[in-house]
Amino acid sequence: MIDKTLQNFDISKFQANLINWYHANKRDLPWRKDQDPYKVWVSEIMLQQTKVDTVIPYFQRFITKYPTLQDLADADQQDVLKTWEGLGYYSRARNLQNAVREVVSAYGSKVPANPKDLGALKGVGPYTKGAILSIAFNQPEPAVDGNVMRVLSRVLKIEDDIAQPKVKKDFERYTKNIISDDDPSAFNQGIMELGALVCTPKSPMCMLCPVQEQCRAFEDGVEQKLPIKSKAKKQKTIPYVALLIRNEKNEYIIEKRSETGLLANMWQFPMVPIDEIGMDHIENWVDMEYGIQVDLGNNLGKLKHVFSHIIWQLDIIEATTESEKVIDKRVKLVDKNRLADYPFPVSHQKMMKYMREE
DNA sequence: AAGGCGGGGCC
DNA sequence: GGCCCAGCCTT
Repeated sequence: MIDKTLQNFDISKFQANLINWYHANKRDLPWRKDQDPYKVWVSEIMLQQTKVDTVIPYFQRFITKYPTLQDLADADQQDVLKTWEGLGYYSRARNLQNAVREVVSAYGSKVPANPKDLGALKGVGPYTKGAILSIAFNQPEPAVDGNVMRVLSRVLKIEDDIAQPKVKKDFERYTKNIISDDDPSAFNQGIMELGALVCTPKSPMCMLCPVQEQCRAFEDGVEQKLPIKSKAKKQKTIPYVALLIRNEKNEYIIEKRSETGLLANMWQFPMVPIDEIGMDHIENWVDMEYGIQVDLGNNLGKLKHVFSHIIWQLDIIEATTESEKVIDKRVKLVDKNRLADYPFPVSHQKMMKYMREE
């Protein structure tokens, strides 16, 4: 039983061309030095929605710091977030550590090599599950990501909207039918590598493509129009006054964000949602929120920070306080030179550049 | 099915 | 500015 889409598609030739090309052209990446399931796992989590060039230094530092499952399981979550700082999508780090602890306690520190147990781990979805099973355990499981959908939408000339969940399932079905049983690792990585290096979103280099002969989009001259993808809706801008509050000892007020939602468990400088509070009630709000009295100072500048779904517009204002202690568990007065011990989102790292020197 | 969830690099 | 990136989770 085979999909209509795959009729007249030369699967063996596609596999051979792709895999030969991959072995000859694959990049020398740090997570390709061995097949350690733990390292494959870490790399796949980091690579979610993140480019290879961005991941490389993070992967190196992470593995140096946590060489084994046990090391990561034993680590402090704040320490893990600090190591992840700047990489984004911080729930990946929290879920990874939770899942690693699960593997240590429930599976004797062996990454489960079957779809059911592996896919049940926190943060391991359909793609990551297939990637680990194929790359670390050489099992012929599909690993469909954006690259795979782009490459296959062109090769098979599929004009469905790849933003729709059901369409991704179609691609998983196609991949099950065309994946190589001899070298599923090279097959999956080969399609992704092809998507990253040749079959790129814009201006694909079809003249260099090992499967050009099998590509229906190229044959019809429509490769630039594929894949079809519906547009994401625009982000809403939220204005804040962000406060750099210091005392005479050059300590700054920081707070730990909620343990759920945006930037969970990361630290930040106080942010006043100005649409709700109003410019005239900032000191009052700070008193209510943190139990400290402040004097507002100069306006230091503006920062715009773009997320996937919202935009922060930050007005940075300096302030002073005479407090030397705070009560709240999630709020701290921290010496300027110790701020680097805490995980901050990039937006607030940028704020630190506005702090006065002394 | 749709929306929340980061950040950087490209055009 | 918009788009894309080796996606997953929650609702």
